[in-house]
Amino acid sequence: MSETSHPSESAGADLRRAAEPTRKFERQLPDDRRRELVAATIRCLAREGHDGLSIRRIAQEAGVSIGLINHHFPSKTALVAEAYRSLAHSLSGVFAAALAEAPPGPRARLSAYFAASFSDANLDPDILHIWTVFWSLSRHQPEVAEVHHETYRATLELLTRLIGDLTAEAGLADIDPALSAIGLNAMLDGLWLEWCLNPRTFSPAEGLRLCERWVDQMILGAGQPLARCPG
Amino acid sequence: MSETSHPSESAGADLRRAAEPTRKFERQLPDDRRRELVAATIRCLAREGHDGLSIRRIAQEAGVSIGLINHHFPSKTALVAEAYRSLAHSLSGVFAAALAEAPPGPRARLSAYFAASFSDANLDPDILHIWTVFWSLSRHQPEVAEVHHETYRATLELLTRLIGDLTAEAGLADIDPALSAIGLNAMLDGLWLEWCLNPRTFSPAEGLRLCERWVDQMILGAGQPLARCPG
DNA sequence: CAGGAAATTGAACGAGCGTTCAAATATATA
DNA sequence: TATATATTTGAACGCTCGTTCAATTTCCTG
Repeated sequence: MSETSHPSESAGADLRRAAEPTRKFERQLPDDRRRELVAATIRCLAREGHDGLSIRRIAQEAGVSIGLINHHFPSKTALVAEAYRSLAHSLSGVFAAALAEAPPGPRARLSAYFAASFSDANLDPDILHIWTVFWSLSRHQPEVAEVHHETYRATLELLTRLIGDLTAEAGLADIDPALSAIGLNAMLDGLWLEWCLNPRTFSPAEGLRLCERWVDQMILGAGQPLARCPG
Repeated sequence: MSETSHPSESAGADLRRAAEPTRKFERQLPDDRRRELVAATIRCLAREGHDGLSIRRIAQEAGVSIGLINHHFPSKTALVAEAYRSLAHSLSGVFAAALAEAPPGPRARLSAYFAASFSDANLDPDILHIWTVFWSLSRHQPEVAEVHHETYRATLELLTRLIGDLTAEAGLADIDPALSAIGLNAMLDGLWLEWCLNPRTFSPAEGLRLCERWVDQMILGAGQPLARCPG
């Protein structure tokens, strides 16, 4: 709000008087303003990490004054939790869209999930950067931790359903879909984490291959004691 | 250094004069003092996360004055990087010790590695807490990122060797130990991460089982196209 | 025991932090 | 057009931050 303010794009209606004082600010519906502030929070987090998580920088990023944030959010923590929720929701949308366009059949749907995992929308160091800040906050801020638990549970439920469909189709009764989902999700998270921390260690294609192989071997190995396989 | 100072434990030598002024501080060799400051940094990080990463709190935790840290470290960043290195080294010691006591044979050594991964020394939310702070810093502090890369590379080399030994012993030529190590390490990291963020989702024993199964199925599935296996 | 090197102290500085709140402003409504 | 209401502003408060540096203190050396 300092020198390069751009308070409104609707300049046309103001031309009726040349000397008319420009509007100092524009009122918005609380819901819209809240969304704007959350988006600005995520941008600041992506750009500056923990250092960006400051009322002053977020206000500047959103083009509003310092005091406005505490008018719409009771505290900084509440704003952060809302930003966490928002980012998690937006990312889950990426996966939902990928699954919606996937060919039928549980195996193909899993592949679509993997492809979304290793897409540019997900493999973004900025996003890991944001996530690590949320994680580090979740330790002492129950409101933030709660968001993580919701998010993780939803992801596990989705993966459990995908694996359950696959094992049901293949008639594999001795696989526990819930536990397998935990393992598969762990590998996805770990690959995502390490790739974001150092993209040169392996390629997205290699990560994808590891996940596909994980599923194939889960099917292959089911119900077969080690000794029974020929070789 | 405020009220409850405990500058020295060698009180015996001071008894020769009752009114002798107590020593205000104790000089130490730079290396010892540096180690002390690094240890205090890790304790602060474990207790308070990002908030604990402050010169003042670390100085208080170490029982020294504010100015001493910048006498031994050129900047806060350098201290943090050194703490990262120290913690990584200490954790790698846990794994080295586990492998040193492992029964012979590559498969048993992998199991020993897993056991160390899911031991109390490693499954500690405090440690994840510290790690997330390091990760979030590594984005904009090359000195910290460099430590991560060293650490990750060393871990991968160890796992690659373990898997290489296993596949060599089993005569499995079509497994790439380096890529497999990346996948296995990712699952280990992911399980560790999620357990620390929410220990109620799965038990360490279940995590262990997932890793053991991962290796068994890697062996089982090697060299065998899906269709060739009976069933 | 005296002298000097260096480890240690702690006040000070300028900056940024989250939050508060009275005043200013925009907009819907009468 | 006038009024009421709620959004928005921005100064102010009390605090913590990392770093600097002159002064103090310890302890080794001669």
